[in-house]
Amino acid sequence: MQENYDCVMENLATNPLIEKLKLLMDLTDDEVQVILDLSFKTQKLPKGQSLIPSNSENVSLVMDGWACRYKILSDGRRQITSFILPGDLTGVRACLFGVSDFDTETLTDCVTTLIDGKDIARLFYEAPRLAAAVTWASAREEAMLTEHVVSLGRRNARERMAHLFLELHSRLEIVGFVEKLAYGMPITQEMIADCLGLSIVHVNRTLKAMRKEGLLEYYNGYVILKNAKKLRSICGYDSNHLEGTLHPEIADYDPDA
Amino acid sequence: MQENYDCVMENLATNPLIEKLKLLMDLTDDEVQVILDLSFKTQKLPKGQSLIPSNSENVSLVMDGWACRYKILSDGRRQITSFILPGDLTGVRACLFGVSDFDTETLTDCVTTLIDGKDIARLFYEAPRLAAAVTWASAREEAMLTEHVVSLGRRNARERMAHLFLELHSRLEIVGFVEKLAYGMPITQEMIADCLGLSIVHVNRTLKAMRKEGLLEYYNGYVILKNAKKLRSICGYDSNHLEGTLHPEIADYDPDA
DNA sequence: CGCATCGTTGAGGCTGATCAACTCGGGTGG
DNA sequence: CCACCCGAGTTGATCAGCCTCAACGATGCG
Repeated sequence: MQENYDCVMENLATNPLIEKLKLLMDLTDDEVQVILDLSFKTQKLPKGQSLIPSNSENVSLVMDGWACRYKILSDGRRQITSFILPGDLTGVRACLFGVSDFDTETLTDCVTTLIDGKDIARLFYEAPRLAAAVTWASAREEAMLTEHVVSLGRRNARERMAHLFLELHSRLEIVGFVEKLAYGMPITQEMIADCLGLSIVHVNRTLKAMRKEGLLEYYNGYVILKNAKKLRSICGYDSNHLEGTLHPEIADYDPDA
Repeated sequence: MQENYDCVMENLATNPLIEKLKLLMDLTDDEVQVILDLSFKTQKLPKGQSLIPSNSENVSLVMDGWACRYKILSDGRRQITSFILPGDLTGVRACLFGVSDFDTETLTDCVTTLIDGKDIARLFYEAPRLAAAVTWASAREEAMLTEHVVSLGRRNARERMAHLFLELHSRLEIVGFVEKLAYGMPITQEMIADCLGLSIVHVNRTLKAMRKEGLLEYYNGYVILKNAKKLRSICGYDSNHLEGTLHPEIADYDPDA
């Protein structure tokens, strides 16, 4: 974590995460540089902080650590709507459209870089491909939320957990935070429960059962998918929803066409 | 329905729905015209059809009728992830990013106009404000999905139904499909069940209980919110997530700033 | 050492699912 | 014209998945 942070501070451009993002969003070196130039502050946030202060006009790119978006109902029930992982851009909706109906919180210490919302907005005029990349990130978020709705609406506890662990693996793999079928998941069972709409107790029991069946290991903030194939068949997992590339009409725009 | 359809065919520009959308997204007459010019086909779709054929490169703007996005699991369980109402733009993600992981289906006869995905993509270069409007629509969808996640994860049947009916009222009100606290909801209880992650039977019973308490009427495809205030307090409803306007930096871009 | 946080386990209860049967209205074909 | 069927809604009875309450173990930290 610490060395990662230093690396971020010293030279964003050579950060391995940035390299991954470049590939993922099909950006040129110049375009990456535009983003890096816009980033005006790289900071280390302790666990338990808001990723983006409410009323902030900034967008936050997470470089390291886990965070989440959540809503708390009036009686205290909490629903985590999404986990925010390295490489994720948060706060776009809030700053582009002036609505922030959800809170964010760091679940671990995090390294983030901030970009002024105004600058993101100006991308629509000054860097169409980057504006499209922002839209792409937002559409990807939408796809994950849609899958989340399916899980909460029609999958049982076991299927929900299988889906969550597989999706996290896919997401972390893309940004290089995975070792084969294992990855760090530094959050409590309570967070999992609040994400999957279950009680802590039931998460614990389901986890135990899955462990017993040799489906996965989960301890010390570390996940090992022992039987990924079976996990996929349990919940019908398909990583399609995380895929997708820019339409060629955007990627290779030809004004004369 | 029929006269609405004729009206659409004869002159999109004077269609009351288009007027509402103009206000909603803060578009100029010229910008609306750009969209209307791009629309190459207005059609009437019978109930039970796919709104956008898979592999289609088109985006669909619904002018009249109800549709939904859904996913069917391997064993037949179905989850409706969102209802698509007049004024909604569907298929943006599919055509901009080449991923279509969800199906759509018309729940009633629908009137839609089609726009070539390529043209939407080109907006990023040729009409930044319209590209931002498309992003805005996508962000709004994301906000609704987020609320849906909260409902399915942490609200009980009664609260989910209250939230659904209130949100539908808000959405339909914006596009002028509401009469005070009443609106047409031409779908079956099965659709409601599949949207809210409940069984048909339980939807029916919950509805009965809410009717008995004087919270709402629901019959013949018509909803009347008898006690909107109490409904709101039941589920903590807040229409904020449907609000939001373009960042001034986009709305009133000044290249010299 | 004491306290807090997280994980684990048992017992019992409730929300909502499942199964099954019946009603009602509308369409359809004999 | 009527018998029939079909889809949608309604209701009862039973069942199960998950929740709640409660207690206890393990670990880390001041």
